[in-house]
Amino acid sequence: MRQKAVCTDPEWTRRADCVHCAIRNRVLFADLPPDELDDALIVIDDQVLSHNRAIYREGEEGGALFTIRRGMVKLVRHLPNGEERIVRLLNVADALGLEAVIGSSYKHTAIAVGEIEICRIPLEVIRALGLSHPELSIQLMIRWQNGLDCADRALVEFSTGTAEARVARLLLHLCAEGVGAGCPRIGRQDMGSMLGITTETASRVMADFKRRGIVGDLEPDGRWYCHQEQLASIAGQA
Amino acid sequence: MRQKAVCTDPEWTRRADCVHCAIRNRVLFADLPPDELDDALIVIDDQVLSHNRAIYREGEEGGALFTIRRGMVKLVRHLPNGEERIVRLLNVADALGLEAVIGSSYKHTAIAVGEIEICRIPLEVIRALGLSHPELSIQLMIRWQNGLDCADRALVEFSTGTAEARVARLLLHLCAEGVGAGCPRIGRQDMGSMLGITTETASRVMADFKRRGIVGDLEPDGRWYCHQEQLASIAGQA
DNA sequence: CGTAAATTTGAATGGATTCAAACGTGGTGG
DNA sequence: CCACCACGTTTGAATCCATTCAAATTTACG
Repeated sequence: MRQKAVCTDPEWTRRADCVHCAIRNRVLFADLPPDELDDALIVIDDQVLSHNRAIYREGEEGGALFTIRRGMVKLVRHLPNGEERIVRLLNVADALGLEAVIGSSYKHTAIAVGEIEICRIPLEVIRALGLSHPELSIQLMIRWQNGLDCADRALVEFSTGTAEARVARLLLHLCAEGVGAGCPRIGRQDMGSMLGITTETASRVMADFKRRGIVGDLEPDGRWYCHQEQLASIAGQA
Repeated sequence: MRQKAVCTDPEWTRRADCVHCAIRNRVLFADLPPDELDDALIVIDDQVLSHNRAIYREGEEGGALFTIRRGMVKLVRHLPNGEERIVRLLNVADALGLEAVIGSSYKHTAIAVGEIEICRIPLEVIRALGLSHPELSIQLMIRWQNGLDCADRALVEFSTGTAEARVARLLLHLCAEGVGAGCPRIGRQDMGSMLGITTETASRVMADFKRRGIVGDLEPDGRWYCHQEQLASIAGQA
């Protein structure tokens, strides 16, 4: 019988169970037959990370790629002068570390925003499956294109126009991406780093939005309520 | 004997000759055996476009991807309010329109910056070659990753810091990318649209650089001379 | 050679930054 | 349990940088 190795690293909470994964049809292995998947399974790990923990760091040799099962991840890149900029925010079912597939080292530092759960997929799995399954290549390409869309968006929506418009667009984006009602909270520092504005400016705009009743705290689950129509109108200008 | 179809579209200047292509080892088909390539060749076209001509437009259905053989191409995306932003500048050997491969419509409008020469590679070629040649998939992935690097760079280097620093970084980028000495000239409008600043600001910064002798006209071939050390020092701050 | 387009320059305005300080909040240790 | 510290957020005031609008000037092109 096929063996399912016990996870040896105490940091990994449990082995992944891809075949029964709740988001299976949204992830990399969507097109693969279950039994092939089971073969690969023995080396795929599932991990829970707490807020601000790094998944990998810029420049590290990429031995694996990852899929987000729960929570959000920020991809950060550093400028020569030391200041950092958030390049992208990733959500459930997004993949990260794709550059590993083409033998490149990681291009960003990936950090958990809030508690997250991720699957770690070693390169060997991709290599082994990839040769016999062109579908996997397609899925990888779709992820790459997704990353590109995201990056272009960051440029066009989050780095253009007034601070107000940028914050509004970011909130709308979070509303749309985030599962469930409202939008996940995000620190002023991260906001600024995403939008190319200072923490203080981000704070000022958010404080102003709250005063105007455009956003507000949604107590039970620690999310934000957003008045999407008003945000859309603010996002539209410039 | 294998037939090489005559090009019927008068706009296409001549059929591509991939096997003897000067940049063959830098492009998509680098890893393919020459004879396979010859089979594919019959549907690959080679085209010369003049300044400001569009290769494809945002939202169009993607029937082909392209490789740049000569010149530069800008990828443009439009904001809801009508203003446009340059997302990326592409150079010789870069690929564009990759999104076509996964069946997506084009995400940008691609426009020639100066006179360019490109190869148009219909999707069918990729599909036909792709199944039997995983190497091509790898090459495609490398292009995608390249695009991502480019996009991230646009965000981190070209949309962060003072106008001076941004212009300096753009000039350095052009110096590095552009073939030969100096850097290709670029309009103030395009500069602004790439850096997220106004045309006037771009002009002011460039005029100032010229007065300080950091950049200057290189008469013979219509390029710019750049004092790279000084530019690097300016680019470093903020 | 004349017109359109791109570039340069000026002056006034406005928005974001900077630097500083106050405020609230969560966690730690006494 | 409370005091205390660290950290993120909020707010203020002055400054600075980029924008805006306008006009002059140069360049490109038919």
